Amino acid sequence: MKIYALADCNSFFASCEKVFRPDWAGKPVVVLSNNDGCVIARSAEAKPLVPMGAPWFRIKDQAEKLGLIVRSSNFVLYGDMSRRVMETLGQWSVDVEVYSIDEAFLDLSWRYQRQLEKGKPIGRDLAALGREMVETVPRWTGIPVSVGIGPTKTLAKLANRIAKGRRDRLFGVMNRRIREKALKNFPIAGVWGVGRRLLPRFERLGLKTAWDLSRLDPLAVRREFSVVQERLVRELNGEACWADEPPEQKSIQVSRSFGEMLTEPAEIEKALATFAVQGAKRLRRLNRAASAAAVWLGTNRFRPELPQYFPTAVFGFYRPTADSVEILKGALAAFRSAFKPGYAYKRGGICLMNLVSAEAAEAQGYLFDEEPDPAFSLRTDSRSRRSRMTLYQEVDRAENAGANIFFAAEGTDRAWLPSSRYVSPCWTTDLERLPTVRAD
DNA sequence: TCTGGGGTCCTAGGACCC
DNA sequence: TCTGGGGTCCTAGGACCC
Repeated sequence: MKIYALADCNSFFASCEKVFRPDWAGKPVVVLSNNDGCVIARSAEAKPLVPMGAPWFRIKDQAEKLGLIVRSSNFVLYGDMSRRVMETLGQWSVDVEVYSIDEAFLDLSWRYQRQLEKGKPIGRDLAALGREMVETVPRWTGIPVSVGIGPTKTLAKLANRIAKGRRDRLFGVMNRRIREKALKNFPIAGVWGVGRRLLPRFERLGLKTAWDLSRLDPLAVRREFSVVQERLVRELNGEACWADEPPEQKSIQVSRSFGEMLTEPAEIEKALATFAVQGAKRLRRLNRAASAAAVWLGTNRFRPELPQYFPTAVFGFYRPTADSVEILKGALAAFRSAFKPGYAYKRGGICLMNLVSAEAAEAQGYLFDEEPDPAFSLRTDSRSRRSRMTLYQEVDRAENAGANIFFAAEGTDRAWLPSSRYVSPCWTTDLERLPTVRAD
């Protein structure tokens, strides 16, 4: 039998902000999306005050009255805090599947085996283990966490939802009797995999709880819905259908809303150049290479009175690449083919697609070891390519150590930069901003 | 004035093949 | 009057997740 624990950080972004501001304990904190657009995280105190996803410009005026503390998002900080939490979770399983920035599945099946060999029951043992996680993670990282335990990922997820509403932040549904009771009290809308379109369809069938859903015939569900919902029903019954190994990533997207609407191609080019270079860097970190890419732009869809235009330009690489210069040049060429004057652009991005492993890309080799497209003006013989990759390694390393290195195409004065008015310091990744502790 | 960003999977239907 | 059967590949659109 399988045993999964889902550890999920409580109000993760808001909690990250609170760690370094003990004076904010007990106060409502919200974190805004990029460009200070809308609310994407709320501390427990803020949840009754502000709805999730509320546009900031609409609630800004009330914020002061409500005593809201507001932060712009700081993903450098959250990424580093996430890493610490995930490392801590490694205490209890060698198999930690990081599912998102704030949650991870732990395979605890080894524990079951061990108890079985000892001839001891699993229930108490799992409860003790879960309690240890819920206590240790905040002590080591400052981030509170809830833990749900179940025989499938869907049930662990469901148990986690229940845990979030409990004082002890812990709930398990391994026991059949407890599971049945939990499912009967669990509204179908909260089940993992039931979204806004599926919910009314299930409701029309008279289903109200997770238990009702679990009672359906999986094959009938497959006929009426799809194999996805069939698996959902099976998972609710304790039959694990989700793969243990997450598949390799297939695409990378880097996109932003601009701080202001842009009409000048030269300004937009700087943004796309930055997205392209960032995408290439992510590729190298994943040890992967892209076969193709798409550059896209968009006007402001919240301003329907303005002319709208959402162009996309797709291009392929001669062979899969993680080369910043190659991706940058391709992106700018694609942009020039797609750009039309006369529109005010608000968003843009690049999507790197059909990713393969770096080794596979290397093995593919050129049919002719020379420049494939003279218009591209980039030396692609294997020696030039290798020397550029060596250079990038050094650049990536220097950047990770805090250096500020960029391509000229990214520009220095950047009109596209999103606004970020309430951003807190990078407490854990910037030597200048290390928090000081006073003993008084 | 002001509304995020980044992913995955499945299905249906068309094009094309023998 | 009568119009097969089986397969692959690709894409668009729909659905979900955090």
